[in-house]
Amino acid sequence: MKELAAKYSAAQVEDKWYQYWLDHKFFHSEPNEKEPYTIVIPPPNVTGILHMGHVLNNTLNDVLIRKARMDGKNACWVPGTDHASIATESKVVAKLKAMGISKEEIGREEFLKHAWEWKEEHGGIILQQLKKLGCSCDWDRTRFTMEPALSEAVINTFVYFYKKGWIYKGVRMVNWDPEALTAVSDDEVIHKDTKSHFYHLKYYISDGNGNPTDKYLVIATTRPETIMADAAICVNPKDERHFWLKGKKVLIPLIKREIPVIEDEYVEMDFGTGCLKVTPAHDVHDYEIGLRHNLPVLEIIDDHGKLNEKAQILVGEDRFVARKKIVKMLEEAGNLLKVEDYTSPVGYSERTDAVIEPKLSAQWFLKMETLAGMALETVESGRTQFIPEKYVNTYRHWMENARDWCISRQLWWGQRIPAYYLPDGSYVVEATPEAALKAAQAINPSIKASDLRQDEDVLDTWFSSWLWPISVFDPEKPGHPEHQPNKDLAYYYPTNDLVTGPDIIFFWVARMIMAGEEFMGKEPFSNVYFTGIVRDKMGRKMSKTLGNSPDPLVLIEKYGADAVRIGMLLCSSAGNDIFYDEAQIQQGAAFCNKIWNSYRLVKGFQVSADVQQSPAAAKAVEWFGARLSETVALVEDHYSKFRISDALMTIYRLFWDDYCSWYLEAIKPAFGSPVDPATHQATLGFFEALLKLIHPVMPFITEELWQDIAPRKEGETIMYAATPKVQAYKQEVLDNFALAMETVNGVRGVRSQRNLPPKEQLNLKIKGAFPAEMIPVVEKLCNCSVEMVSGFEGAQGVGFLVRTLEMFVALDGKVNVAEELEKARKELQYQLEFLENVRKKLSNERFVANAPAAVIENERKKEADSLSKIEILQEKIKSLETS
RNA sequence: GGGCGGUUAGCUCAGCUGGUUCAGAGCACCUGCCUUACAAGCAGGGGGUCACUGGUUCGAAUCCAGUACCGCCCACCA
Repeated sequence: MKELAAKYSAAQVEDKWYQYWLDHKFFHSEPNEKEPYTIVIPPPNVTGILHMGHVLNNTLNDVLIRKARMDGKNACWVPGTDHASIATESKVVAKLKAMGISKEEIGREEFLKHAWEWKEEHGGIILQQLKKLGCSCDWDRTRFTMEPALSEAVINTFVYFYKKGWIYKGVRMVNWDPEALTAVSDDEVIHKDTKSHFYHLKYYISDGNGNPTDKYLVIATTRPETIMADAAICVNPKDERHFWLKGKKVLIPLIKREIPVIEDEYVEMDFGTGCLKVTPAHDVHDYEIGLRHNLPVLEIIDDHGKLNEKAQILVGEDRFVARKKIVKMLEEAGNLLKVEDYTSPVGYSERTDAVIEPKLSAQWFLKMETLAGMALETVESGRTQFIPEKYVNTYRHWMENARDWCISRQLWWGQRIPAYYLPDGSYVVEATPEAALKAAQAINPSIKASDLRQDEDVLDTWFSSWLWPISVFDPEKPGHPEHQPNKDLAYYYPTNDLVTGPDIIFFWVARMIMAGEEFMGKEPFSNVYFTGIVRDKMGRKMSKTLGNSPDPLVLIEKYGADAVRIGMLLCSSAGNDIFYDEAQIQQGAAFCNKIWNSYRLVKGFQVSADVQQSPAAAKAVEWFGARLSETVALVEDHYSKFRISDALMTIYRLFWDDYCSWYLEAIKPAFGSPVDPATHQATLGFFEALLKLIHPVMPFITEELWQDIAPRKEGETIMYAATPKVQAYKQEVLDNFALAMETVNGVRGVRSQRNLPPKEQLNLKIKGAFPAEMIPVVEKLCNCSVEMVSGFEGAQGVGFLVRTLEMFVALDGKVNVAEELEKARKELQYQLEFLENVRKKLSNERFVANAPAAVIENERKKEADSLSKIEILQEKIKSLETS
């Protein structure tokens, strides 16, 4: 880099340095004697593409990893992808559908071929995109949840839990997604208030022979298409209105099937009509009532959400079409009493947005009781901390009410459940077909391999990703608690921090903790940092349909990855939603440019050993050194509390305000003059420290400049440069410089108010104890000559106060006495009130008696300062009045 | 319905165990500057009854109670 352009161009440097880092394997980690710092990536969907949520999450991860690396730890960030069974399978199904192929038609094996093809084609794109963002993942360790070793781990854990008795097969009411044709877990159902109707239907009382009498009861339902599956009408036993129904039978409208009236406390008397139609096959609560009262279960809706033959009428119609049609039929038959508008919560599938159909089916479950208890303890004991803490409450609530986990999915893309059915319907659970055959033969010696039929279902994706922090290092371990952890697992586990969104706190975070406790006897990570959801600046979620989701790669191309990273971090305090605005990225780009140009200035300095260091430069060097240390301590504190945006803002201001606006202006030689070697060296040292400080956030520009500020050898990198350490400094240095800064601000204020051109040198008179060594700094920074005086007699100009020092800018003939007087009187008025307040406090006996000494001491100082200011102001007013 | 969190400047947020001259930051805004690193810049400036009402305290943005509104999670009354 010979000449620096006036503007920083990210495009030209980012790819170059990423390749350099890759070439030198700087991201790669192997166990060694250093302290490990480990993060496992929240694996994105293998066929997904990068969105703003990923940008936020992975930027945070990368900042933590790069920081740890510079702190001298052996940092390892394990990347990888998730097979995402439902999401991926539905994409493949859609692709095949477009080709006119259905999944059932081609069968499991053929379908999986297509799925793998799809994975090969689209898989891992997102990892390439993370490289563009600058993520320093250990790519040699890239994992995929469905790669053979990790799939084996999944199967082994299934067998392990089965043999432990925690996995069982049961017929349960599950959330059926009629579009994806699979059961989904409770957590994958989103309840949305949905407008519908409340249909009031008459059910006539039977005369006992299946014929209607003229008496009837009224039920209210939102799902009239399910009446054919009714098994009973239920009323509350305490409901006097319905005592007459006791023991009666009623006829289902249209089909005239006879069903009993039963009593159950579940029915709310003041809701609807107080009569509930019980449809065990198509409603969770009804199913439970059915169990209590031994009611038959009649399923009339098939897997696709269509009515089947058992419905007798409307056979083959979609449930929503059937609803419309049956209403008409009921009306014609005289069973429809009235229709009300009604809004009720309806469950929708998270993936397909189809209305969930409660459906009875055989599913595999994992018992949660013990696992949830362990996982709750991990967090309650503080072994794993949540940031922000508020999520502990949510977590506790869930853990205390955890239901058994439905782990089977009626899909093909995923790990197939290792249960093998014998011809008689019994089954064995083993990790391999061979072992299954052996086990089956133990039951029945004549069984051949071809007699066994493996369960058709696959496992929930989370049943593989919950092993992630373990399986990425040692896939042998999960499922084999007795197995000695391999070298990697022993070294890297437990990982340190996990950065993820709160939406998967139960899906993933909780379950990783369970798996960690179960298989490792140890929590999988020490801290979980929950990011917010990225929204647009109007607060709407990013979505494809709204078109408000920018493509991160386009942004990176336009502004550079460093700018994008800063833009995301600037507005992201933990746990708060992020309101994304491109302006923030522009701010990031502006900061890159600022850094760039501050280096251009220093690089352009001519250095001459013949030049003596100016007093102003000497003071500035001393000050910035102290200021740097002070700020580094603050930054470290922010990092330790995961206040990443605060850490960034602190560095941002150190760089922009302190370094550029104050320090560089103070040491800058006059135009055309060279700078002395001491100042030059110090400045480069400071600049390097700043680059190192900001490197975790802005990896590219910092590498680019770091490589230029001194001769570097091939293989050297800022990535492994040590984070600047706090050096001892004198508080006095900071205080004195701060006083000089306030003085400069005062003079600049006068200049601005009076519209005095910057080039016009001013004369500043200071009365009071101003540190002499700061005079050159003031003179340099506001183009003035400073004169220490004992009074301002006869001088014309504008006065101002800096703390308790009176200052005066001489301005012959340019002063409006009346204005000055007005200003001074206002100031005096303020000070008098201030003094009054302070004295009120000090004269309050209880305050003096109760407040800590330091607080009282401070009040006394306020009083003294105020008094001297008042004195100065009064004098000033007097002299103005007489002039 | 149950639980949790929030409400501070136009916007996004900080303000840790009540007490520094405490009401802050960044952005946005206004004024003046193309000052030889940077106009993606420099210098200066305005702007808030800390949601509301009470309470505790010598002292409250900060603690407590209630109210209003917002958000999230859980449950789901057919």
